[in-house]
Amino acid sequence: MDFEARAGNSSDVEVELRKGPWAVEEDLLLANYVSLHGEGRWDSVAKCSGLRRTGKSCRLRWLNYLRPDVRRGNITPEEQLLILELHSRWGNRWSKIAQRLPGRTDNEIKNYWRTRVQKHARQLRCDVDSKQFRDMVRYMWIPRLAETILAASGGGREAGSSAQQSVWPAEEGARFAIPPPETSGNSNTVNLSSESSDAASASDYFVAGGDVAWFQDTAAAELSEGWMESLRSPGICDNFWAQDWEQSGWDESLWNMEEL
DNA sequence: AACGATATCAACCGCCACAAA
DNA sequence: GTTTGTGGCGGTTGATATCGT
Repeated sequence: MDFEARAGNSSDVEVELRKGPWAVEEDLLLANYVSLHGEGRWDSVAKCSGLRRTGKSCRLRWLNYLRPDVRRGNITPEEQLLILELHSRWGNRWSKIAQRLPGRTDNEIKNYWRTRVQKHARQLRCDVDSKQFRDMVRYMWIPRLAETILAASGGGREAGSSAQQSVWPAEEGARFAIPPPETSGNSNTVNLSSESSDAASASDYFVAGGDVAWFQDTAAAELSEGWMESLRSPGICDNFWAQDWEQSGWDESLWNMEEL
């Protein structure tokens, strides 16, 4: 455990500040203190609780780990979908994004983005902030995730069937293909209107499944606003698919995202 | 089994905004 | 109007775990 000398004024006894991982006793101290006095005033928490930590450190530990409603474990496909969509709208506004994912912390979402999403950008040899990558996320990754969610919930049609397996409303207009989860060589077509039309809520694509309560409650409301609207922008999909992905080598790596 | 490479995640750092003095 | 303290945010780092050879 590292310690750091704390500069105090003449009335303060110089205190050594702890740094690094939190010990169980520290967690208990902090949790007890917050349960008694509530959140906020983190500098007071640090000083009055007996913890030799900074207020910032106490706040961070509470928000990211000790808070009762913090949600742990893998990011679900539904959450991934929401993160991708919200990031495409807001950029690196992690705390804002985290507010829309109950129990998830900005730190967790930021880590997810840096480790998983940016990894793919690197694999594709493009900048994560580039339009090319953003379009890939919006028009390939997000639909694939939606497809995965649909399939997992049992709402998807039989894989490999001749029928269109669509997570989008079948409308006339722009058309693009989503390769199936297994590399069977089939393409599942998706139709999108290139004209603005009556927007179906994103929840429409998931309600058939069953285990979608969370999505309907939280994510769908978000997605129905920006996601669907942008997809309906005239010509936007056409431009994306007009690019020569095959020649750029993208198509090869795009569908190797097994973790999707 | 050992070692290096890579992924993951908790925690820290610096900057900024805001409020109080 | 200026200074100072505090909290919040995003970027970065370092320790540990996991994977591949």
